[in-house]
Amino acid sequence: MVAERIEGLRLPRTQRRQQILTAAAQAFAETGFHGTSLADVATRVGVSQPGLLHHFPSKQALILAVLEERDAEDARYLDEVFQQADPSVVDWLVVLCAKNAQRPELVQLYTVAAAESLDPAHPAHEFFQRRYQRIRQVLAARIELDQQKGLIDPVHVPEDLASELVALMDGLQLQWLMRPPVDMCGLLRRRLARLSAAAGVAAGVAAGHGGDRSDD
Amino acid sequence: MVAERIEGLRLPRTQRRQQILTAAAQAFAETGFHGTSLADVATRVGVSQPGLLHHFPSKQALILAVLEERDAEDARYLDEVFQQADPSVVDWLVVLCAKNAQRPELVQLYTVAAAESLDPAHPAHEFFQRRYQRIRQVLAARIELDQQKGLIDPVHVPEDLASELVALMDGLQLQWLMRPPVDMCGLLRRRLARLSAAAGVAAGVAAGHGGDRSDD
DNA sequence: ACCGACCTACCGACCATTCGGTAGGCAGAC
DNA sequence: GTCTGCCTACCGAATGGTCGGTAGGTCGGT
Repeated sequence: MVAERIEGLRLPRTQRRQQILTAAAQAFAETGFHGTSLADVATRVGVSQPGLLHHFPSKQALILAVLEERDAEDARYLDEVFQQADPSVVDWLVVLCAKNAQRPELVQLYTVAAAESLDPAHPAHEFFQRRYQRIRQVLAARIELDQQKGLIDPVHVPEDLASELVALMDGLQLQWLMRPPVDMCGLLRRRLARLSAAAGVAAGVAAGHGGDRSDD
Repeated sequence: MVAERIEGLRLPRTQRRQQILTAAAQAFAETGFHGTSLADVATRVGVSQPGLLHHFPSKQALILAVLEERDAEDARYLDEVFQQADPSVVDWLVVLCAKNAQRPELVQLYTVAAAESLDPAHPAHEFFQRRYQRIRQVLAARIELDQQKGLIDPVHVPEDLASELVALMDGLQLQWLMRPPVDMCGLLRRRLARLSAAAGVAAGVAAGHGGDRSDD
């Protein structure tokens, strides 16, 4: 009795896990943690609900795996783009924004999950607390370096500017995900350009530079 | 935490509705739309679940009523503060931020609901689309007026600056709601101060002014 | 007498998770 | 080669609980 090959395909562990993570990312982005059921994710993948739990022990473990996976992927991408060179804050954020503009579902996943995670009982509560602390810290350090290089006006307190830029990116992402979408990367670039201009540097990035492309 | 349940107490319609709206706002802020059950809200108020549905016909109607109520309350407050005078954008946003700093649950409600509402199937999807359009429009108009008065650098495109400021406030709110919280109003004020300074106006709002209090 | 606030009882659907199993594939013994 | 034992991928059924919503009644204030 040969089993019919409709959807009952057996896959190696890593491959199936990857499938599940992708499907789960989409589902959690659309309807959030509480609004997404394991059955939702399972049917997207073409697996039974217990089949899903064979790979991730619980719903909480699943969403944490999704978030950590995506963070790691981002880090890998940025490392790859900037190899051993250490980029300016402006370049760094512009590249990140351009990358984000190509994957709205991922941006939505983080927007929704970050907001949901404000609840101390949310599985990703600590994850996002740590994440924002880390991001602000890293960004502040880069800002300080750029200030020493004369790329950013030394009037700014690095930690404060870091918070502001993170806030701006988050807020722009939210509006970019809505209809009508705002020109996320364009607006970010124009804001960043003023940071360079204020430092009195004849930088290549000018405010409202004609050649700037807007994102999809 | 939970309103004490006085057995068999019957309240007039408007009063009970108000109680329910308050409790629902808290619940939706903490766990979002999908994460909140009608039973949660009902027990907070001290009413049975069908008792709640006697006042609001469905969960969807409840969250919409909560959001619209709070928007109307905000509008009433701003009208009251600024009476017939029409304030500058900077004053307007600073007052709004100061008010928000006193009610984190409400800020969280909007942060969470706005993110959730990105899902087209969310009951507040259209509500937030319209809301953001309206806010940007109103803010852009005020910015244009301030530019004519010389309060804001005319380099800025009003619509773009409106998007940026809304994004900044949203993003700062998110970080302010997390631990450790950022100095939401302080950071906003410092950003706004630069708008005035760039216009060459000796405004009353100075960046990092010593008397500025941080929030809550 | 009746309106409206609110109750108990209940429905059908869905929830995450558990359990007990089945089948494919691979390793080594014969 | 093929038998055997075991690991892994996965399923069907059922767990106990919660979900939003409905039906029909009770009871107090006017």
